Amino acid sequence: MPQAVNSNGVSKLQPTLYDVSRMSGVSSATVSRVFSGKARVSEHVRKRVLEAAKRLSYEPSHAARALAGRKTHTLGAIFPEIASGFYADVLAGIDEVAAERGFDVLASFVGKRRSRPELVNRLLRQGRVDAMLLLNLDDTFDLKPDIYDHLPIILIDHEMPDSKLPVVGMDNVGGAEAMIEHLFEQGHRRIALLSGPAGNYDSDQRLLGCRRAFSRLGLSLDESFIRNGAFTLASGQKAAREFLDGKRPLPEAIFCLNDAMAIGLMSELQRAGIRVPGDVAVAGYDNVEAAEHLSLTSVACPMRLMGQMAARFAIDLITENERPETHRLQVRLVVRNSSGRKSGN
Amino acid sequence: MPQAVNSNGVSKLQPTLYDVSRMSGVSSATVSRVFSGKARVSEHVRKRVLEAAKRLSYEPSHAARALAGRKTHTLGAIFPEIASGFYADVLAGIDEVAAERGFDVLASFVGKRRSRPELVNRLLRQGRVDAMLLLNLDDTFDLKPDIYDHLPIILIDHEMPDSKLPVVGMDNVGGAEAMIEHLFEQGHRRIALLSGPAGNYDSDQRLLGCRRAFSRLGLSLDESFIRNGAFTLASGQKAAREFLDGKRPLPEAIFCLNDAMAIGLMSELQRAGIRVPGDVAVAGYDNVEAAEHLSLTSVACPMRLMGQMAARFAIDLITENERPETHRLQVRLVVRNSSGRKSGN
DNA sequence: CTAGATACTGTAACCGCTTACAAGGTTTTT
DNA sequence: AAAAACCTTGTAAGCGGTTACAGTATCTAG
Repeated sequence: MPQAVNSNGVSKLQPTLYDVSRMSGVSSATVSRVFSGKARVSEHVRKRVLEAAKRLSYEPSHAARALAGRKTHTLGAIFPEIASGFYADVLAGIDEVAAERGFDVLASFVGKRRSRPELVNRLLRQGRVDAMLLLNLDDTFDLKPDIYDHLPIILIDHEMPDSKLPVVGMDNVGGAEAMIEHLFEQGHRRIALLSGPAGNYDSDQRLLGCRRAFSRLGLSLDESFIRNGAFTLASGQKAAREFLDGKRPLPEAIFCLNDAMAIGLMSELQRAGIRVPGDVAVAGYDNVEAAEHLSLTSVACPMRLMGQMAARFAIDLITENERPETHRLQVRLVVRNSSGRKSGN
Repeated sequence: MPQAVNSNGVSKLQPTLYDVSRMSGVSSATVSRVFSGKARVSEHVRKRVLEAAKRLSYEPSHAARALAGRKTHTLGAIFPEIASGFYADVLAGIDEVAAERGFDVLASFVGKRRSRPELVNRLLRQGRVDAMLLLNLDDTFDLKPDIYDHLPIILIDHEMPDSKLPVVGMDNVGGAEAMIEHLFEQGHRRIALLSGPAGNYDSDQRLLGCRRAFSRLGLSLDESFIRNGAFTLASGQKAAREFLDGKRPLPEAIFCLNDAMAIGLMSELQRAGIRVPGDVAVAGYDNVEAAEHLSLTSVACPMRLMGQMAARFAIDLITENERPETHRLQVRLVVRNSSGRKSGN
């Protein structure tokens, strides 16, 4: 028994363009013109149409528009995860610009059920989105570069080997260099490093910056002072316990390649009675909100700005067919108490 | 000069159902049946169709499907914000279930540019999404209850006055009661409260739980011991300074209605040389990741689970037309060091 | 005053898929 | 063996917009 019930369970069908055209006495093409704004319509006709639309509380069907117009006004964004909060600001930035420009955001997180290549392929090929924004993730595409290089894809905070896709990144190398220099200036020489997970783009870049700074400053980088962490609080704590195992003297400073690890490390050090920065200086990276409150010296990353910029590039690419350039955004060293000079020096 | 270039800038048009039907020698209806899986197709025909589709690397057009089939396979989710990270896990949970069931998630954050009612109305009425998940947000709808009560909307972590919309919430009242009881059992009597922003649903509910526990335990609740915070680290710090202003004796315990404030408060207390829990006990709410590492007693909220459950309800509602019930999820008291007994007692 | 340009509006052919209905072939029932 | 029931497939009419093209009215220029 067919009912006058649409898929939303609403008991009246949504009015269509034709309902509006009938009510206002013009053709459907004219109504379409009023709503798409792509062609001139005389003022009095426009008014009649809008009135009718309002009376019917008409809303244009997105599916029909997308099908006929080949534009979804939707940005796809793929994140490695969202729960850690690291990328939350990027998403906020993307959404902000999207809202400004009348776009919506389809956000996906890679998990057991779906891989990034599969998502990109599906969302783009099925025409669910007009462009894709891809966050840092170390997987590979099965598409050939000469194909995806011409797809409306923008990479955020990472690059892809052999691809010419535009990138919106940040200066991880420079940020790490600046931090090492700062620690050097504070008088620290025996500087230990706590890296992120191997293969992680941010971690690798930051590590590279450290190595450059070390060699420029003439510091010897004792490889035994580089520890591998996982960018988590827990791995910071674990590293702290390892530094405290008594097998070797404590370093003068520990540069953790992200704040989560720095915070874990600091709390564990303090629990053991080690003063920061009195006994050992600590620095982080990311400048998360808590860093300020824990007086942790860090490097501020323009996460939100990256999101905004990438969204802007994507929308310009779609609407103006304007091929974006790769951009590497500045980071900012934020000096706080944790990186100070040793007290007993 | 019209070119064979589609909206993605790809130089060949995407193949359609007809291309596949021509190549495999069956009708378009049969191809459709193969891909929608809604009707039986003989095994050898199915195989031929899938082979042709693969050769053409065909992907069904989402817009056409949505238009003809009146289903978008998309969930809309509206958050007050995402940057704080408080809701990040909810989004992760929603996305997880959506991925499992073949849905995508359109995430929107309320900001200057768009209000929640506008978003709900637009996304639903334009048929961009099949259902909407709405997070805690204190605004009002201009739709009449008898209209939106029948829309496929599920509320997460809040309810709406005069509405019968299904809710997936958590037991804020019970959680706060349990915390007050715990503090009482630890021997604390003069318990101060640091609330969230006035009008915030979570804050109000938790406060209600506190009041109930106070009266049940026969504790007098000194209103001057209730301070208004903003659910931020900074407001926790500010509250700490106020407690330390010397105008009145310190409370024995301070229950902050979220962890961010508790963390700010603790760091400020410790900076002032006050020991936690030696001089004053502190408790938070939310059990954020940092709480464990700072030994903060807190209440664990099932954020991810709420997201999952709401997504499941929404999808069941859409696909099985199964009206979900309101659910209030259990929370869990997590006792750590910060709420311990006074040392100098 | 009339040809040509300009400004609106209407007609109708899609966009790519779903699905009600019909048709032909098989299998089961009586 | 004929009738009934069942399976599988094809035909074709939408779904609700966009837009090329054509037509009419108004304006400008010669």
